[in-house]
Amino acid sequence: MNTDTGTNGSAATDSGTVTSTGPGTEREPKHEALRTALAALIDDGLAPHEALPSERDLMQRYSVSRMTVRRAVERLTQEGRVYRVQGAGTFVADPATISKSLHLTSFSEDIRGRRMVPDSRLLVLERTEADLDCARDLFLTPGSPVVHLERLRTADGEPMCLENVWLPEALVPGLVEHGEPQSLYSWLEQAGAAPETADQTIRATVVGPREAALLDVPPQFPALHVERVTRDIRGRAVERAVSLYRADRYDYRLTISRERRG
Amino acid sequence: MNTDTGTNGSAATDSGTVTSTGPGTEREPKHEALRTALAALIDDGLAPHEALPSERDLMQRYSVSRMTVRRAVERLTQEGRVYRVQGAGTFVADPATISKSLHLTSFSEDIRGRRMVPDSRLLVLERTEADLDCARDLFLTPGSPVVHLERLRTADGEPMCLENVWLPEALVPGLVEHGEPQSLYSWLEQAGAAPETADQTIRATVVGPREAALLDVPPQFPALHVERVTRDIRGRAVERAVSLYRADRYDYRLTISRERRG
DNA sequence: TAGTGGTCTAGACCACATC
DNA sequence: ATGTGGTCTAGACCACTAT
Repeated sequence: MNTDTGTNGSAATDSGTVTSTGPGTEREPKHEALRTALAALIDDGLAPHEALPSERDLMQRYSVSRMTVRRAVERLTQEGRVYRVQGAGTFVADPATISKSLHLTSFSEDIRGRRMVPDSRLLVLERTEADLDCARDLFLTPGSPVVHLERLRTADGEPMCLENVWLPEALVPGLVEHGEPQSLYSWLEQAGAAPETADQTIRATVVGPREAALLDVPPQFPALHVERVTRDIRGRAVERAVSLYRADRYDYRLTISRERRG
Repeated sequence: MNTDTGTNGSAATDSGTVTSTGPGTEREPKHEALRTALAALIDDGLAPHEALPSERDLMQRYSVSRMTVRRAVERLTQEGRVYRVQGAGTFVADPATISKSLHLTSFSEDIRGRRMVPDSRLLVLERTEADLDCARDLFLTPGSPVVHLERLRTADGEPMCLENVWLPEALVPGLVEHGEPQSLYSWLEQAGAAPETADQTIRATVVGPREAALLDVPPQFPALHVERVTRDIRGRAVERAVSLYRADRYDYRLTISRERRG
């Protein structure tokens, strides 16, 4: 539920052979190219629960080793697009059941995924001192300088969520002077602290008078209270966010799985 | 605040070699045994951000191939116990950041993980006909026979959650006559429909009069409304559940990650 | 019995980080 | 320059499912 992310696009190839790196092309691992090819193969012609070609078939068709095939199929399995049954084969998952597992997405991505138009209004952008909660979550000493943003997030122009974010100032120097950034995540990436995981705690609550006014609901209106601590790959806490979502406009959807044995 | 882990002991071995299968022992894949050994190695003597032995080291120490090492380390990465940096090494993740990603757990497991004692009171156990919501989620035609349970779930004796569950009767014949089962998931497993994934939708709401009385809270008290559709490996919907959690006693915790390319 | 996915080996070259 | 993880190959045997 935060700002945007850049992504790569670049799909490729339904030709008979997976090209790992073309000249001038960005190097794409073969297993990744194969995954794309298989995904296309599924979309184009395979019905749910229909079998994919066997792994040994795929080796020959795409001129790759078994391990490369398995990595590609493994990815599709993790994405929930296919399922494997030992001794029987690999089969197309029912589209109704496909839902990629949890990924870290920004508020904008989330809202666009619901076919609405995201926007936000900056209410607060300041340099301040970490309070106890903030210090605990960000592993700072209380009183350390942090950057604080408060934003009213909207979808199709309607208030959806009131969001408060705190970042260690050391990570984003100059942010306050710069003004509201296009994307907080980009700032963090450029600081060498790309967001990698987030721990979230979700509660039900009712809004107070100030929140009610901002979110345009009556006092005591129910809301989802989401607390998030975001970390980079090294486990450093890079962001703390507390968001309040209108219960009538927002629900939280996720897919969970039994433990995978790979 | 978490640290529950729980389970599998059998650390096995500080000997130089990982034993994949002993005679009479259940066959355990080498990569799994190695994962356990590495986890123990980390717990015993490595500080956060300290480097693990290189993959080639581990090959020799444990007399396994590189791929086996990589599968073991891969698992630890997915569990958030270590992180890899290309060209530099594999490092121990900060314990504060370790949090198992989402797994499908039962209410009982969940509550025990919070160090409370779960219990439940059966309010309804009946054979009935699928209504529209139920038919949609379970892919049945409206009016199909389903088994319906309503249970008041408690933690340390205090009401925590009011849960309604519907299952296709064809999957659990005899359940109504049998009485409240020890574990619904076991019933489903024995029916060849082991739960594999679940889609959940979480909303904030306030309780109505009946729910308020059962949960022992005032009317209009906030609550988490969780709707779940559970599926087996083939994508068949095997269970629909709607739960209402007291907001003061329950929060929903999860860890999400950026997309992995591993 | 034949075919499938699950596991494992012993190599190899590449891209990247560190010194 | 050395060592690390990332990718890839070409085999092999096992466990399981179908028939």
